[in-house]
Amino acid sequence: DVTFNMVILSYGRAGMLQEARATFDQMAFFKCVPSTFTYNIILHLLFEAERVAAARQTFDAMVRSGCRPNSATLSIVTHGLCKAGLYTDATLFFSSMTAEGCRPDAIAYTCLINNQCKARNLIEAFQLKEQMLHQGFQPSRYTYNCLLAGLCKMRRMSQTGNLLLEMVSTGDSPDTCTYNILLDGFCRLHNVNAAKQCLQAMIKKGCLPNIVTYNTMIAGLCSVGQVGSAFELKTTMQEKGIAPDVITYNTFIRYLCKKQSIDNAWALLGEMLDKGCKPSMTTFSSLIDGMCKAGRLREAYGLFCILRTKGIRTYTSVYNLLMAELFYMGENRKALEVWDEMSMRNYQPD
RNA sequence: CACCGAUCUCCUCUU
Repeated sequence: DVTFNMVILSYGRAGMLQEARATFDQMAFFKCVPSTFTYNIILHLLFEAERVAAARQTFDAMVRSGCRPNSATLSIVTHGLCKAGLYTDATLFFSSMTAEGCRPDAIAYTCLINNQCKARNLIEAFQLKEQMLHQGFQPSRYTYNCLLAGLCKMRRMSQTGNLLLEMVSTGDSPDTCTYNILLDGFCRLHNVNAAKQCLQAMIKKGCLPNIVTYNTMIAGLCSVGQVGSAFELKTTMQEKGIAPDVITYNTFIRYLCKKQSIDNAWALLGEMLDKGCKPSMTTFSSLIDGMCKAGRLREAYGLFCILRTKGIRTYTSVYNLLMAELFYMGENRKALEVWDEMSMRNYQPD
């Protein structure tokens, strides 16, 4: 049975969900009974693949088969529902499970705290931290990072100081992730100077900036119009051996398109392709949107044609915008091509 | 002290 678990887990890690499921289904033929661990792996894979309905069915099957969910199950499902934005469901699941005697551990508590932070229920999140302490579980660095991120997203930077002190008093020092959260908080307040100080502080404390650090700073710099400094930072990260990723490029491309600097954005698309960085739906969405709004409809339509040929899709709103612009300019034939593409992809025109 | 789970950045979703 352990062998099956390891095979299923390996398939999962390799992104081979089909094979993982097939292996799971094969267990019965070998008279192997899936254990709680087996179900946990499958549940995790289904949630990762955003197959929430299938995950729920699997959980029901798990309970029906008499397999007792453990604290990891609690974490996986709470986290999976949270990631799907089903915050209320996650909370309800957690309370119903604990009511049925499933004991949460530190990680499960942290998953629920993260859920409440994402749902903007900071009061509950902080209460849960006290509750987990009361149950004998010390909040971890993860726990504190979740709470800090919650405060930062709500632009309540002033309250991060006390929490940081509390975190340090438990023996956990801030890590790169902690600093990234704070950096992002300052950037969201457009306080680039504080963000820069935070960056200096993290380096001084021996925390190495990673790709997220740079991406956060670049977004912050762009948001206050310091695109020159942002490009300097891109050079710096490359010098340190950190290659810009799709998020770095998307940040620049989106900003440049918003400023109707289409040629520069287009050049960056070229650069990312050259470097083997795969563009995402966001990349093309920013470009087509920017082209339409800059009155460069021919190019927007041209990019649409390229995507159609390559079978690459982007967001519904982009097709709608492009179609509306084409109709507005009397390009009815081209507009109908967009319509056809949307219909083929089962997108809803508005 | 076997095999499973949690936190940060573009976009998405919210606003």
